[in-house]
Parts: sequence; structure tokens; C-alpha cells
Amino acid sequence: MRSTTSDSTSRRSPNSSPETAERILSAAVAEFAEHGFSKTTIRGIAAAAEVSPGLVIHHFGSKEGLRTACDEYVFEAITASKAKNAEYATMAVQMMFDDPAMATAVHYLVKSLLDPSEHGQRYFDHYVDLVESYITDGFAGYIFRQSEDTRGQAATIAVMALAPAMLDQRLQTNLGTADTTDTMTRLAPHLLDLYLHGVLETVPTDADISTSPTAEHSAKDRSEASARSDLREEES
Amino acid sequence: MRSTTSDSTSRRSPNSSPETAERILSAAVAEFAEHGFSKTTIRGIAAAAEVSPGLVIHHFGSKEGLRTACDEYVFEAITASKAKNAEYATMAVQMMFDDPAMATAVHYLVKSLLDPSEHGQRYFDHYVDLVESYITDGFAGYIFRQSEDTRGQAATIAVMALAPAMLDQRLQTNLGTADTTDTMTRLAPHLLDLYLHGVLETVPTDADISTSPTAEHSAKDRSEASARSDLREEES
DNA sequence: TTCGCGATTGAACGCGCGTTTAATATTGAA
DNA sequence: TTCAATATTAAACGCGCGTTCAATCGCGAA
Repeated sequence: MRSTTSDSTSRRSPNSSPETAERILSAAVAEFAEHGFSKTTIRGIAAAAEVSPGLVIHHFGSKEGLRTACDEYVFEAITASKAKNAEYATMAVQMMFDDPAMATAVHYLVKSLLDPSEHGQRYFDHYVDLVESYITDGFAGYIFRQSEDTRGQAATIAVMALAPAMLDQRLQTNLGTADTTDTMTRLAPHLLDLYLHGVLETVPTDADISTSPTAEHSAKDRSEASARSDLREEES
Repeated sequence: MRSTTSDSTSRRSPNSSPETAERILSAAVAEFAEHGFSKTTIRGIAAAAEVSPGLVIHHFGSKEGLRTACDEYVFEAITASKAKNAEYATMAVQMMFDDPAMATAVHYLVKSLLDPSEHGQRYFDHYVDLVESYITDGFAGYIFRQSEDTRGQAATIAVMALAPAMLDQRLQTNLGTADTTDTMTRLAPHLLDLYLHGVLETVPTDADISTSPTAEHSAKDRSEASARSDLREEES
């Protein structure tokens, strides 16, 4: 039943269509990346690839088989990209979105990460390992703060690095950015600031220190009041 | 023929069953939180609430109507919690998971956030607004670093704060933590460190400082090599 | 040329979904 | 008690899904 070059002598039988299978695979990655796995249909993929639904099954056996093939396809694309651009990993995720195909691959991985399945866990585990090696060995000229719980630290940083891609659509709508690249460009300086200095500063005990106070907003004690009010009404 | 009615004392209109509707609602929130919206079935909710599928439709009109009802239900639970515990918002998300019902509510919101729909966007927008007010007014005794792009900064911080809850399952598997509370407790010190100091330190110009080299891993320049290799094999 | 095999298709199958419908059970109001 | 309205159910409807199947097409081998 399984097809696609079962002959070891690389001899192609009467008919072959490696490019058709690849077109299906490419369409599948795009569809999965956009709609997620459960909402994506074989019929939709077939339509995008301009083939019949039956042919998709013929080449990949099942929807799950197609997904597995997509995993390898995307992993190879990501690793190939990393070889060319080793700086992406920890915080410069936005660099990956320059290449449209790479952006699709990242979106696919995000969907895989958020969908309960082994595929996504495998990628997440690998990513945490990668960050952990960065913590111990340094990365791109930077060194990391050290912790007694390096594993937990690596997991924390990995989660932070993946977060913007996961909420890409939400950010795009909220900030009014045009696309993913635009969004990541907008976030980049704040991410860098966060990674370098954090976000909080201990309240000055008596004297002012550092950080030019650009805006003297009314810093009252309404931190709790604002938390309780108006969660429900909105209009923006 | 369901039980529950058991004893007498029914003083309502001709017939009514607010408690049955509430049981359905509660079951729906739990099911949605666990499986997401598209994978959750009316039949599954009905079974969890021990009623017939038709009754679910009778009370809420449709699956979408049920979802809308769940939104309000969860929003109220969250806001009620915030009234009692105003410290959760920015980084102390883990505090919310003490209450099991609250943990379900948070998981529901996460699923809503990750599912493309207006409901999740509404919550995200509100949350960014909340963080923005914290940036300008301070929060829980802390003051925030100031930026020219407060909106972008707020969005960045909001995304960071939501990230651990979104990858809860992935973290649990990777770290071997028992449950969400355990996971959040594990991450908490690293999150605090991140928020207070960041993760990176500029590489020392000439002298070594701090950071004991704990790991004897082959700490070569393999940062790039490890990125390219062994993405696909795993066994842990 | 003829033959065989994989590529490809259109139609159909079975299933589970959200929803509808008709009937029954229950209960406050008259 | 009688009545009307609601709660509740079992069954079924229609639809879209993943998948199967039989038939056809196209091309290399003989």
C-alpha cells in the first residue's frame, strides 16, 4: 500500500509523481499551520494542492501519516535554516519570519506545540535542551544568568521565546500590525530590554536611581482598584 | 429520570431547573478547558452533566451559545478571584491555580485565547490594557521600566505572563511536574529573576565574574553544532 | 505494439457531529 | 383537579468528515 519509491535501485516504475506528492505536502503544511490539525480537512488540503482527496490518502496513508510527513518536512526546514542562521534561537525568533516559507514552518510548529500530541512534545523537549546548552555555554556573545535549577530556567526561557509566535494573531489584532514580521519588529526592542534588564524595578527606598523618568504618570495606589474594575465592558 | 431532584420543595415557575443548566455549564467549561472547542462535543458535555444532548441545546440554543455562556461564567469567576487576590495579574499567575475551579477557568481562557474567535481577542485586549495601567501606575509595590512604546511593552509583558499557562502541558511533561501548581512553583523563581534582572548579561570584557561553570558538558563552541544535529532522534 | 503498474479520479461508505422533532414527565397556577 | 408551560428524553435527520473502492489514465518495459 505504501508507495513513493519502494524500489531500492532508485528505479522509477511506470508512472511516478514525486512533485505531486511534494505539492500535497506543502499544501498540508500551509493548511495545518493556518487552521490547526483538527480543523484542517483532507478535502481542503486536496483542493489547495489541486488533487483529489483520495490521492492524498494514496500517497500518505492517512491524515495522521500526512501529519507525520509534515513534521519531518518542517523539522528539516527549520534545521536547515538554523544552520544558516544560528542566532535565531533564544530571542531573535522574529528573524525567522523574513522568509515566508520559514514563517509557515514556525506557525506549523506552534500549532503542533499547542495541539496535544507527541510531535509537539518532541520539539519542545529539544528546544528546552537547546536553551539549556545556551545557558551553560553562552550564546551569540552573551552569557546567561546562572541558576541552581538550570533545567527549570531553560524551560522558562524557552516558553518565553515561543510565546510571541503563539499569540501572533492576538498581537496582530491588538497592535494593529500588518503581519507577523511587523509584529515581531514591534516587540523586538521590548524583548531585548526584558532579556537584558527585566521589567520591574524595586521601588526606590528614598532616592531616585537610574532609568530616566520619562513620564511622570499619576502613580497612585490604584493598582488593586484597576484590577477589579471593568473587565467586562469593552469597545476598542 | 435523573436523580438530583430527590426531595420536594420546588418553588419555581411552571417548571424550571437552574441547577441543571448550571451543571451543564460547569461541565461545558471543564470539557472546553480540557479538549478545546472544536474537539469538545455536545454529546461529551451532555454525558459529563448526565443529561441528554438535546437538553444542552434546549438550554443554550447551540454550541456557540453555550460557549458564549461559558465565557461570561469564566469571566465572572476570574474577576471575582481578582477582587480577592489582586496580586495575580502580571507575574503571579501561579497563585490562581491554588483553587481547582480557578485553574479550570484559566485553562478555559487559554483555550479561548488560542482559538481564533472574538471571545479570546476580547480577553487579550483587556489584559493588555490592564498591564498597560500597571506600567504607568505601578503594581504591587513595583514600578515598571518605562518605554516610548508603552502599548508594545504592555503587549510584550502580557504575552510573557500568559505563556506558561499556554504551555502548561508541555512543561509538565518536560519537567516531570505533577500538576499545574507544581509546574508554576518550579517556574516562579526563574520568572521573578527574569522580571527583575532579565536573563542575559553582557559578556565580561576582560575579567571573569560570577557564574560558576557547573556543567562539565563539552563546553566547546558547539552552540551551533548542537543546533543542527540530533533534532530528530530522541528517547528520553 | 502490448502489457503491467503506479498515479489519479469520482463516487460511495460509514461514522460522528450539531441539531431538530415528537413525545413524555413534571410542576406551578387556576 | 385541570391546564398550560417548561424540562427532559430518545430517535432521527442532514451534513461533512476520513477513508475505501473500482475504474481509468499514462508511461516505461517487454
